Amino acid sequence: MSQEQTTGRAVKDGLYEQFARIGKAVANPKRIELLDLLCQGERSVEVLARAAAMGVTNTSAHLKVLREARLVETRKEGTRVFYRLADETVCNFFLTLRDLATDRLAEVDQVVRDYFEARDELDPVGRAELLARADDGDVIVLDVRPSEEYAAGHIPGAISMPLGELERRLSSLPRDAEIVAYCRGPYCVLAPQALKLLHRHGFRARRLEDGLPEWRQAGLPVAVGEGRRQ
Amino acid sequence: MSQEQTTGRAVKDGLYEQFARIGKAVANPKRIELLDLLCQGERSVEVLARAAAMGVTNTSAHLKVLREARLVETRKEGTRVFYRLADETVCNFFLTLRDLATDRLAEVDQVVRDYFEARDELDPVGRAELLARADDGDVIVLDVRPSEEYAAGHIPGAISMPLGELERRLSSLPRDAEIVAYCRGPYCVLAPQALKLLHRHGFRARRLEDGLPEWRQAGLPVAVGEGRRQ
DNA sequence: CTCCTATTCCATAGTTCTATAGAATGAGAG
DNA sequence: CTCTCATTCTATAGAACTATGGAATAGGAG
Repeated sequence: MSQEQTTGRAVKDGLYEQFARIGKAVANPKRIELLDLLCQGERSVEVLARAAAMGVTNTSAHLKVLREARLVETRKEGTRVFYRLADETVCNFFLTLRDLATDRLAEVDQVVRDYFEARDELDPVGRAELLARADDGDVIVLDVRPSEEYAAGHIPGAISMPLGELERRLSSLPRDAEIVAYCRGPYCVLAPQALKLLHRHGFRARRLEDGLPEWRQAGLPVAVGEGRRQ
Repeated sequence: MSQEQTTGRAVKDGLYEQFARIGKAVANPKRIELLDLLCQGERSVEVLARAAAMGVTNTSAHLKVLREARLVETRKEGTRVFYRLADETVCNFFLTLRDLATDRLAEVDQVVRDYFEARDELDPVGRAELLARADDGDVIVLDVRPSEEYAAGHIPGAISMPLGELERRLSSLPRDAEIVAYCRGPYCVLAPQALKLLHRHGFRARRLEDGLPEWRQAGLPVAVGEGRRQ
C-alpha cells in the first residue's frame, strides 16, 4: 500500500505539473490580454504588441510562453509571424476564466463600474432575441470591430461598420429600424462608443449582450468573409 | 482619442489584472491538486496536507492563495478549519482546465499511459448508458471512494463500497449482474484498483467514464447522505 | 550582393513565488 | 488557569518570473 502510494505520488505530481502549465500560462495579465485579442482572430507580433501596449520583445516572450503551453500556434508569412489560438476550446477556456473572475471577484465589478458606468442600463439585447428578430428583418445588426475581425468571423447578416467609419456612414442607416451593435465582448469599448454616437444623432440603438466570441461559444452560426459593401 | 486610449489602458490593465488573479491561483501544481481534492467535498487543512503529500504550513499557505482568489471558503469547527470550494463553478473551471490540458498537452497522455496503461482498454461505461441501464436494474453501481465522499454526493442508487472494504464485502455482490465502479475521475486510481480486484475474483466489472465531479458537471442527478447499508 | 525590417535570442536587474522552520494565535480539555 | 493541538503568521534562502535593451537571425527589397 505504501509502495502504491509513493509510485502514485510521482504520477500525480507529473499530472498536476502538466495541468499547472496551462495555469502558469494564464498567470499573467498581459498573457490573458493576448489570449483575449487572439480570440478575435490571428495577429502579428507587432499588432499584438501595439494592442496590448507592450514592447515587441516582451510581447514575443509572452507569446513564447503561450506557445509552450500549446495554447497558440504560429504561421510565418514572409518576414512576419502570425499567432492564432491552437484550438477553439482555448477561447472557451478564456471565457470560462473570465466569467469565473467576474462571478467571484467583486473587484472586477468595481473596475467595470468605474468605467462602463451604467453599462447595463443600456438594456442590452439577448442573443436569442436578436436571432429571432433578425429573421423578421426589423433590426439592423452592426459589427463595429475593425474590418479584419469582421472578415475572420461575424454574425450572419451583420454589416461591417468599424467605429472609425461610423460617423461618416451614418446616412446609410435607416432611421425607422432599431440598430443593434456588437463588438468584442462585454469589456470592449467599441460598441458602447458606437451607441453614444448613434444616440447623439437620434438613432434608436442598443448593444448586443457580449460579443462575437461569446456568440460563437453559444454555438450560434458565424459567417466569414468580407461581406458585400453596404 | 489618445486620451481615450490611455484611460482605456488603465481600465484594461485593471481588468486583466483581476482575471490573472484566478490564473495565478492555478499556476501551481499543488494548488491544482488541492482544488481537485476539494471538488470531492470539504476537508480540513491536515487532511489536505496528507492527501497532497505536503507540510501543513505549506498547505496552509497555498490554501491562503486560493482563498484570496475567492476560489475557496472556510468554516471553523472547534480548533480546526475546513476548506471548501466557494462555488460549484469553481469545480467546472477546474474540469475545463484539466480537459484543456489533456487535449492540448501530449505529455499528459504520456504520464497517464505510463501508469494507467491500457486504461481505455477497460472499456468504460458512458454516463448515458449507465443512466439507462440503472433504470432497468440490470447493473450494480459501486462508489469505491471513501465513505465521507459518498455522503457528500453520489450517483443515485450507487452502493458505497470504499476500496479498503471491497475484498471483505465481495460476497455481498451478485455474480450474475454486471458491476460498474466509479471514483473521483479519470485520473483516480481507486476504480482501476477495484476493477483489478473484482476481475481477479471472477466478477464481470467495468468502470464508469470519469467520476462524480464530471457526473455532476454533466447536470445529472446527485444524491447526498449515508444511504442504507448494503 | 547589401540594406532593411520583423522577430527572436541573450544578459541582467528587480520583483515575486515557493518551501521550510520556528513563533504566535486561539479553541478546547483538564 | 495551564496545557495541548491545529492552524496561521513571520522570516528567510533559493528559485522562477518580468521587463528591458542590445545582439543575432532570417526573409524580402533593391
